[in-house]
Amino acid sequence: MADAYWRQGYGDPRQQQQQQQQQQQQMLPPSARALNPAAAAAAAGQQLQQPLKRPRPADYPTDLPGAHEMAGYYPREEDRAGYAAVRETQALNASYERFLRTGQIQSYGAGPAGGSIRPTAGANAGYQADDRPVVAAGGMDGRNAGFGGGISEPPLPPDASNTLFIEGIPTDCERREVSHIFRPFVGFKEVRLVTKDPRHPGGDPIVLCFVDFANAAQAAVSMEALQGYKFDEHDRNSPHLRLQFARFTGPRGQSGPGGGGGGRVRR
DNA sequence: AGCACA
Repeated sequence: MADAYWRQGYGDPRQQQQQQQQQQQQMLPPSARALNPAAAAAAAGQQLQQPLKRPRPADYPTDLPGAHEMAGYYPREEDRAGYAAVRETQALNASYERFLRTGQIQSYGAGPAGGSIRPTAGANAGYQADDRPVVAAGGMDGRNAGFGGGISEPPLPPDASNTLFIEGIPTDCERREVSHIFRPFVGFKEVRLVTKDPRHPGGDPIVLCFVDFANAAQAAVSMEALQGYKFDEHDRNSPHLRLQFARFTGPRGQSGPGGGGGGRVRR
């Protein structure tokens, strides 16, 4: 189905633009076309360098999807993902092999129907979760309440928290790099790195890491997806990430901004 | 193995 959609030409930015232009030509009155060199050029079938920046009549319909949006959206999505981002799950699995291998967690919920773990790979992707109704997620009363996709979540472990404790981060790894890994996950909030002195003198210092999520369910999704994540994908003895729910040690990790959401799961 | 920040 998705294929059919793509085959209609929506996936091709150039076709996209041409279609837009043609539509626009048809909508422009002849006078406007005459006054608009770019439009005239397009009518003559010439390639435009910047077709999207040409001037428009003041009453040009603005409720059409802008060509810059339409033409830009799909290709960009594709570029980011590095392949045809037809199905989110494929994208996810390709990125996080461990998740693919185990396939344990279909979804911990927390997100739009069928979605949830989607590393939207962009910008502020993670932050949309904050205002979204976190259905059936982390310690809220409505756990396992059905929603759109009919996906039922596995119950969270009783020690679940909205903060993950991560070991196995290389010592030369900076906060920014760790953020890159976690940021795509819905509900991501913050990364904190802590350097500990080695137990045995002479050893390398170790890096511990705490990652906050908006709620425990979202933390769980991320934990499953990244469990065993290799920092250097082609290096056999690259360190593997080990993720757990962080032990509760203070108020900070207990409740998210949702007011009662997140934190330890209580029954 | 290892659990900090407020």
